[in-house]
Amino acid sequence: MRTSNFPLQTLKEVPADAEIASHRLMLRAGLIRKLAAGLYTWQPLGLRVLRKVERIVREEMDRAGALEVLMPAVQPAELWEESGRWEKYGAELLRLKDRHQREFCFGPTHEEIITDLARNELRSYRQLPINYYQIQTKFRDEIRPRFGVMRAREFLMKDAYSFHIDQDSLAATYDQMHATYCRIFERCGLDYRPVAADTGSIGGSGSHEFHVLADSGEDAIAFSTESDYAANVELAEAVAPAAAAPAPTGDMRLVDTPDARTIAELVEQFDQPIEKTIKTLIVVADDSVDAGLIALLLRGDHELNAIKAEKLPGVAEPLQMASEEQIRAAVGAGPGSLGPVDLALPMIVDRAAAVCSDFSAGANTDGKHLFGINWGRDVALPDVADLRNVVEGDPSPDGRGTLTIARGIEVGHIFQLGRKYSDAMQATVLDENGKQVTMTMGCYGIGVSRVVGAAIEQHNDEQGIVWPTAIAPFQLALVPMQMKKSERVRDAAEKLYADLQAAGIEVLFDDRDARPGVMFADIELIGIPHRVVVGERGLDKGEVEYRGRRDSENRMLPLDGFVDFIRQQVSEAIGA
RNA sequence: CGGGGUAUAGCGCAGUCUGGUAGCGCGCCUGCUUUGGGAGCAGGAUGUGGCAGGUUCAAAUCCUGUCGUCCCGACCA
Repeated sequence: MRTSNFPLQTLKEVPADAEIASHRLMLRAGLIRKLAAGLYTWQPLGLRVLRKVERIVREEMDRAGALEVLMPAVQPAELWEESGRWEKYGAELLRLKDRHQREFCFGPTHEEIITDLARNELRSYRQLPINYYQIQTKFRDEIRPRFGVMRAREFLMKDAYSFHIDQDSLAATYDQMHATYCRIFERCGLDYRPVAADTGSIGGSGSHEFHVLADSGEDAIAFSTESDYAANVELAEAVAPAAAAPAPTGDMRLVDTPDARTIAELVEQFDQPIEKTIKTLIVVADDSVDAGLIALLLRGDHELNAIKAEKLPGVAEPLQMASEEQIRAAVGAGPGSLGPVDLALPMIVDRAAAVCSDFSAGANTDGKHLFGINWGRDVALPDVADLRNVVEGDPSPDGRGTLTIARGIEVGHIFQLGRKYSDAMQATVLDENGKQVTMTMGCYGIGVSRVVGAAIEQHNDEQGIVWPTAIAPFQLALVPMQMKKSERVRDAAEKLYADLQAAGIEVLFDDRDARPGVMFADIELIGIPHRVVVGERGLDKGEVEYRGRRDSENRMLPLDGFVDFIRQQVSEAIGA
């Protein structure tokens, strides 16, 4: 491809609304342009990258024996009503009406559609297992689209759905998909981790997210230092401390704390160690609790984990913090002065907080705290549960090593669905005894467009994008020096271009009549992994100048063997 | 959904307080000179000032409404 036919729509200045590196660079490099909030046009250069990721995904899914289909993006409401999700999905589901006032939605996912297909097409256990996939545009009306293609409303997704006669078969396909995903992200040149994820209310025995590690990631991931344990912080278990609470060392006393409404203020003003403070969070309870509210007790330096909390018996789902009015009505004191002693509400205490001794907490009277509180002596120990987010240094739940926390971008998610949809939609087959059996399902997603953003997030520098070769829009940039002036340079460049193309190299020939600085800057910005410069200087010695995108120096290489050299570089990088 | 910004040329921005009919940089077009790290000179094009009302002799500027868009929050005692 020649830049004269393939304009580089690069920008020196960035549109002001780009926050993170990938978004900025995608705009500056001209990969995408915004149409509206969360909606982007992929320009030719960006689309080449998207298609490369797509191709890798497709090749690996095919290799795993999955079958490609293409389902409609627009879906009739009836199927969603059947699964119950027309009601439950909420505002993220973009709903439409056709000219006959029939209701549809723009698909955010395709469980209903594939389940409908399966119940119509699959009759016998002999047709199982089967794994369908598609690569298609999805729409989710995100509360707050941001970060360019990372959290767009319209995005490209590979979604797959498998159908099985039993759980064992599902587990086998699930494991295979796990391995396939590893191959895909490996091939894309990404530093990623499979991470145990929330299985939610659906049940089933497994779910993994695949995260690309990057500081700008929206999710926090906990890893073991010693084992391959990895879990989303949302899910990672904070294991119970082995040691029991130490014995009390002093009496409980009531202290006036008029200016301490937060744990931070309490620690600051009264010199209390933060790990010897307990905070009391009041949340709304479900119908089973007469008081209407429940108190959750955590150490002052720990954070409540909302997902863990809303699974507790008695706690309303979704988790909802009580209002100040509700708290005053129930306790007689405001937030900032709450504590477990003489609290007339059901309480649940976090495992770590349950082994605190001589701790301080609110006295349930405005402006007063109790210091030197001890469980058992001053207040009965309530029910104990895991309520908090794990923190760096916590023991790993598998008993090996401690946890470190890193940030990740979720690019894939695999899920053992079980029979949630097949039950709701009566997707059955006949088993070997001629009996009707509800199929068991798995589903497997990859955010194809998000992978592009995540790759940039992980691979960029001052100059711009640094593509992994496997997903780069071009493998090599050919930059001639003063080609308009020098016949010799032109001939050499044209010949090299032809030879490279003949060798199957994806080469971008910068044949613009631009200054060298402009060409170099553009090629670096758009992240082409390899660059060759042809100029009078080198030709005198029969050489060209090579530079890898990550290199800091040029290398002079003989023009003769250059095609072989680059072919080798490329094939090593893409593992072909 | 709550709070806060912002809306002026393709992009980045100034002008708004103190009303007088729009400007800078980059980019774009033409010509000449230039060409090994984002060139120089000369000339040129581009704006219903988000939209709708209102106040005024006069509105980018003041007032009201509205749409878009961005950020923060929706996790805490």
